[in-house]
Amino acid sequence: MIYIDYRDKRPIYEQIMEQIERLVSTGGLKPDEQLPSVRKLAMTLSINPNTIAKAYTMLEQKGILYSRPGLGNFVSADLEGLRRQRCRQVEEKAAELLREAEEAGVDLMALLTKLKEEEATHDQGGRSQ
Amino acid sequence: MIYIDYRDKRPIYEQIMEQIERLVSTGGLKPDEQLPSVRKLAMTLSINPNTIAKAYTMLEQKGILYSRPGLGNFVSADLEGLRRQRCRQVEEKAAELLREAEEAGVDLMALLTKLKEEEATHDQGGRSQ
Amino acid sequence: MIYIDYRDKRPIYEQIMEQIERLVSTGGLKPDEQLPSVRKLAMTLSINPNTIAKAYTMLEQKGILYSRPGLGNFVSADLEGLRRQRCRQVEEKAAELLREAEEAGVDLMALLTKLKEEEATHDQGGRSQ
Amino acid sequence: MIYIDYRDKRPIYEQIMEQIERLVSTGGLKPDEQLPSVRKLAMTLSINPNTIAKAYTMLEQKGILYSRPGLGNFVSADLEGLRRQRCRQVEEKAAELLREAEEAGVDLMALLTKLKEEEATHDQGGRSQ
DNA sequence: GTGGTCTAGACCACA
DNA sequence: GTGGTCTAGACCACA
Repeated sequence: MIYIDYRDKRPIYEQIMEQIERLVSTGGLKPDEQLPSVRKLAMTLSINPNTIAKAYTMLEQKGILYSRPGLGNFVSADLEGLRRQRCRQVEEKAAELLREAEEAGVDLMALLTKLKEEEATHDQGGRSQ
Repeated sequence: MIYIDYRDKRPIYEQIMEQIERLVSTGGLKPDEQLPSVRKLAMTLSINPNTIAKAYTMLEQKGILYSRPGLGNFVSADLEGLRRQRCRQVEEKAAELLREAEEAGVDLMALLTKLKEEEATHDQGGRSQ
Repeated sequence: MIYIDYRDKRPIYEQIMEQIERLVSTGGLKPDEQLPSVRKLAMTLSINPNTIAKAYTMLEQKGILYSRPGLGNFVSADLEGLRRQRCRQVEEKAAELLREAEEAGVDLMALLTKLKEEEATHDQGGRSQ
Repeated sequence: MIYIDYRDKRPIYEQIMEQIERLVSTGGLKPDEQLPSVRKLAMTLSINPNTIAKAYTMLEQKGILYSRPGLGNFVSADLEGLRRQRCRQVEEKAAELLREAEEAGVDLMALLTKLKEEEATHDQGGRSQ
């Protein structure tokens, strides 16, 4: 359910955060659903429990999880903030990319159209993934 | 010519690299033009010379600068590599953004069209910046 | 009669303590009245009996309950201690709040007057809740 | 400048956070002012550097500090959020206290007036603190 | 068993 | 020197 890529330059706790955020915002994890315990997930991923605890704590600070000591960690009920946050992120990245594309002399719209077509072709061809 | 933003999350050497790359790719720095010496630029920006040295070394590795020991650092004559690299980067970022936009339920093409229009409107008003 | 809010940051045993104290001080539970047994209340609330036991023990230490081994837990007859304790708590909190309000540059008396008025207005409209 | 009270039930990192927040919101620490380094403060307070790092990281998440790896930790420039946050906190605590005072049968306004008078008397008598 | 805190200590990137 | 990450391991409150 959660994977660590040791070749990834980002810290482990950030990779975990990102994957949980994705699961929550795509509905893979429902509100009030319980997450694997700190110790259990640490065992599964063969990493130190402190690292999991850090990821969970940061997600709690972001309002995505809430923790009940003695009970476990749970998905937060209000996901509106998360959704709005993600949209804003996409907007910011899009604006930045637009600027970079212009500087590099790339027609971004044409590029994206091409990427979308490729994607459609792949989906048509193979059922995989 | 080069500015450092201490509030920026990215390391200083990366900010310097980015600005030099931009100057080179926009023609602000011509092929074979000499860059300020490590010490001089360090003095100007009031930062550690190691930081400038690191930026220059990394730019050399990327083929954007070349160094003549005892003489200084110069803009590379062949900028083809740089251009190709930038295009590849834009492509990668575009693919990633496309994925994220889908997950966030954002219509990326519409968003970009809107951003482009806004930009056009602003340009009409004031030439500068 | 007693509710648990799993979103509440405070431990469950504390929530239970607070509600029983409130019931006692408002007369919802009379002196010498018997409380539900540890097991029964644990069943009703679907929580660990240890948690109920802890709440009852702490309330006994505060002089609010007394336990007759083999018979059950009962509301203490002498509620003077409880009243004095609550008054002291309010005084302490008031002193602390006064300090904080000054630091934050808030006029506490004005704020409280406003809150009281709002409350009065609400009470006028609807009797309930 | 910063003290730890080992009799305090709250964790050390929280005590440190609270004191820095206070210093920032009262102007004892100015925007962009540098804080003592993680290691130095840890030495001064005779605690583990990780604990200081935790306090600083949490304050960064709250937007009160920003950290530049290799340079240090600095007070954030925009303190508006902090101020609004503190006001809201005072309001919430005041509403809660008002409720508790009513339940305990205490006249909160009278109590506060008394506390303020005492305070004024003390200030008049001794210059201290 | 569950999360939270803290220490000791290592290693890394950055300045 | 500066902060960031991670491990190993201890101890605590809570359920």
